[in-house]
Amino acid sequence: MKKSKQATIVDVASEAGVSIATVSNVINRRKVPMSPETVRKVEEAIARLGYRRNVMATNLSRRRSNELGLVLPHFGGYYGRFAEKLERKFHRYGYHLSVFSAADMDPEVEMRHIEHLLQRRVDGLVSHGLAISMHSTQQLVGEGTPLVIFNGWGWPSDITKLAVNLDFAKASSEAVRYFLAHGCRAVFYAGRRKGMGANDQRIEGFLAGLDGETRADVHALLDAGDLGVAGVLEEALRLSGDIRPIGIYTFNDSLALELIAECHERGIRVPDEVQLIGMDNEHFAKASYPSITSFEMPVDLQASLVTGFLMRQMGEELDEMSAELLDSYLNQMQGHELLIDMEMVVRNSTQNG
Amino acid sequence: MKKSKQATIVDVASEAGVSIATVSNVINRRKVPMSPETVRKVEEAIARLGYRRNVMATNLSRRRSNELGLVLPHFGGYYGRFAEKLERKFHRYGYHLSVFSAADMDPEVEMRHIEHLLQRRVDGLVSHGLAISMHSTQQLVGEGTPLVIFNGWGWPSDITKLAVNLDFAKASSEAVRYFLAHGCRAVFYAGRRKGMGANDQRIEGFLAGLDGETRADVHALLDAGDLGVAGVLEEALRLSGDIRPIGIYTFNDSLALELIAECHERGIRVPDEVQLIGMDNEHFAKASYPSITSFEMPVDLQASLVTGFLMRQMGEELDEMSAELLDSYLNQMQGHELLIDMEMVVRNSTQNG
DNA sequence: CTGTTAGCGCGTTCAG
DNA sequence: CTGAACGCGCTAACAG
Repeated sequence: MKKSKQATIVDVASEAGVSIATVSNVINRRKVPMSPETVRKVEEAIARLGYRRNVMATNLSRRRSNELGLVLPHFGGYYGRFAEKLERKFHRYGYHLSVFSAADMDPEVEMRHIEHLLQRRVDGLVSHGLAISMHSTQQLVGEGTPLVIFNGWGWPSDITKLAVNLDFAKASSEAVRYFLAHGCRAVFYAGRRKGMGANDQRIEGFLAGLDGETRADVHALLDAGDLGVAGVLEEALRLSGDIRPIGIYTFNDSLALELIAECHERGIRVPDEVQLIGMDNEHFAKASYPSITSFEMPVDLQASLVTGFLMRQMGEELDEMSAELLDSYLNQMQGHELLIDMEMVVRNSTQNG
Repeated sequence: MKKSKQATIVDVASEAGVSIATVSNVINRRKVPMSPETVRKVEEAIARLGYRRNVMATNLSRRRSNELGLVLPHFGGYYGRFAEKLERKFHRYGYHLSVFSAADMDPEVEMRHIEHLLQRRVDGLVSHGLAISMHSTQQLVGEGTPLVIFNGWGWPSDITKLAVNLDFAKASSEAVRYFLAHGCRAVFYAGRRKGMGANDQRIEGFLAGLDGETRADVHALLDAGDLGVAGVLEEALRLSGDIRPIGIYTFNDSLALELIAECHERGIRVPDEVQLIGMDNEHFAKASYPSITSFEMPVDLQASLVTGFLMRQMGEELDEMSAELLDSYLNQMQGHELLIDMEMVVRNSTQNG
């Protein structure tokens, strides 16, 4: 009650008429034997004073924070869902997760967040592999803090022990083959430079998918950042001459939706003339007109693997299921990059059946 | 270098051959005069050792954290954007913002986050006015921590000094009147119970909008949670008999999009037979087919007002523009709830012109 | 200009 | 079971 500030453990101790050690024992539910009477007195004092433990003091003293940090490109869609999953999973192990957005890949903001997390002495870090350079990350994180990357490619193993990646390349190949198998002799990839590594993976997969038995007469890589959405469509149509239908595989559902809008505008029929496949399986992909064929993001699985690996690296005991799951993936891993398959969800923006 | 742990201020001091006070002065760029030579030595030592300040120790000692917390219903759409804006604005005042999602209104998760923020001794809190009960909040936050609510109605002034709300009621009235002025003699509100306060506001505005010069022959409140999306459409059509067009004002764009999909499914023409107005002006509202008439969320303005008020409450000096803006809103405030107008964006899901 | 020292709130021995 | 004492890393007077 002194100074009308927050009560401390000392206040509680004197209020309950015990020592601070006892209060600490009660708070942390230690195994040391205490009389129920004592426990009750302490708990009452805590309630009466509205005592709330100061985690800064706790962590300082314990020399560990039980806090983890997650850095996202932004909060929207898949990333937000991933964050929520991850938070819940870490919580089961007694860790608290703080989530930060790099505000759509602003390197300065991203840097600030990572620096702050490190200053807060988080026990571990999870980050997308995007905005800031690997060098900066190296500098920042150094040897100290365990770092797991998700959706990042080509990270040296001295900075991260593991990257948990969605297999965009494979999905992209699948998309191309789907187009080829469904009458498209002209196929395009509509990308986003800004997607960086994730964009490169899609390109790689796209090109690989072209090498099947059925071949495309026309194909090209287009970028929505350079050409704009309308520009992408125009260029695709121009390159295709009178080949129909054409297939456009897009960086994400959002871009696919915009292309559909562009088609409506010009009276181009989807999927008769233009077929589209997106990525992310966003909510609107199902409800758009026509609905968008896309790839479902295995958010939960990805979060489980990230959690499992980081927890194990930090010396936590995994439950049997988690351990088994993690190991099965680690076994078939190449380098220190682990790949997760994605499933295509066929809808009406492609010819189906 | 001892124990291969993180270097401390003591390590830096001895490495540089100065006292820890000097190091502290350098780190915090205090106004005390120091020889450039000393500063250089300290900075070199810092770089050499890879020293990074421990904010827990700093905050403990300073008895303030310079940290703020934000609790969101979830990370998606408007909320995520709001969070990013807020983070940037607070940063200008030297505060760091940690954002948490209640995982789509899970009260337990929400509670956990608030409790954790309080244990971290954040200097202030911003929260949506939704999942947890006011009573719990009362308990949790008590007198100690400044709290600003956004989009929350009916909060007692002893727990929050200010609620910064989007004027959903006004927008809803406007939506209804738009329908009436554009030939709809049957109008409906398609809500979401889960929206709670925000849903109530829409209902209130919807009903108020019915009381203009032009009247509706049929109107009703429908809930997508109870009836499902298809159910809402069916019920609206049933109640309307052969009145056409009908107008459906929806809780948000997402629901509007689903209703459009439902219309496509049944061959119902939008906007000829059914007109729709959504809310949030999400990215897909513009690109959907037909595009969705919606209300733009003044995220930046709302974030500015929240920032301004909280900063002032915490004794920070606002710049002139911010102060002026804040005051102009505070002056026309009723109670301690401040209302922000939203602008309707007319698109093709309504008859326009 | 620089060094000393007493806290900040809590965890952790270790003798009682 | 309990209480005293030290340490965590840093800030903030206060001396020098």
